[in-house]
Amino acid sequence: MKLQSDFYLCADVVQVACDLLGKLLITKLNGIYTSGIITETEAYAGIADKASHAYGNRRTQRTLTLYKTGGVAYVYLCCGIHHLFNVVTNAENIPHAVLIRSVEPVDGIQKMQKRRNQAAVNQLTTGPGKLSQALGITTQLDGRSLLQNAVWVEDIGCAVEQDNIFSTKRIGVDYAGEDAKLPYRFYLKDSKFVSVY
DNA sequence: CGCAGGATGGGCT
DNA sequence: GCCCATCCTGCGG
Repeated sequence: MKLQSDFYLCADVVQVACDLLGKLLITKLNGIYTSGIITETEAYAGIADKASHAYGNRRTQRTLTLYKTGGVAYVYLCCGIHHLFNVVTNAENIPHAVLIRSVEPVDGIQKMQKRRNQAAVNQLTTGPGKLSQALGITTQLDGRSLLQNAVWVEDIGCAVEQDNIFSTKRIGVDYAGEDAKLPYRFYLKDSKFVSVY
């Protein structure tokens, strides 16, 4: 079942980050269908969060997507090379988002390995840059609705126990002062498909 | 093993 | 200029 807009309109971005664990992230691009179970996420809490691109209500060409109504993709370029995939949440003009950091490969593994230059399966999608490359996600998908058929998320009925979710501080945001310590990174304890333990 | 360095675009000072 | 929500390679021990 494809997640609908009420899922993304939730006012609690931390809740959405947890709820996305165990869901299936899917892309269908040029007829190529690939997917993976979400195993690791991070919440970015908008204008009050120093680690967020939208901190201080910053609006640039790049960040405009964050201000859209929840339920679209926010894809941006990191370090000039890596395309990082986020889910925009909450109401219009509240720039909250969840970064997908890792998935467990499910469908189209050979297609993903081709895109990733034949990376081993346990290295295929464990990291935000890696999973975007494997799933074919680029900034071309920035702003795309998650209710359409290019990139979307499905509930596949895989229940996640609360005590199977670990939280830590977010990766690579040490510049964000006190906000760097927030426990906004979530991952499945029993998954081998996580970027950093 | 671990770690330094390079690739390289957007956005801020 | 310089710093980044990264990843891969190659080097030394």
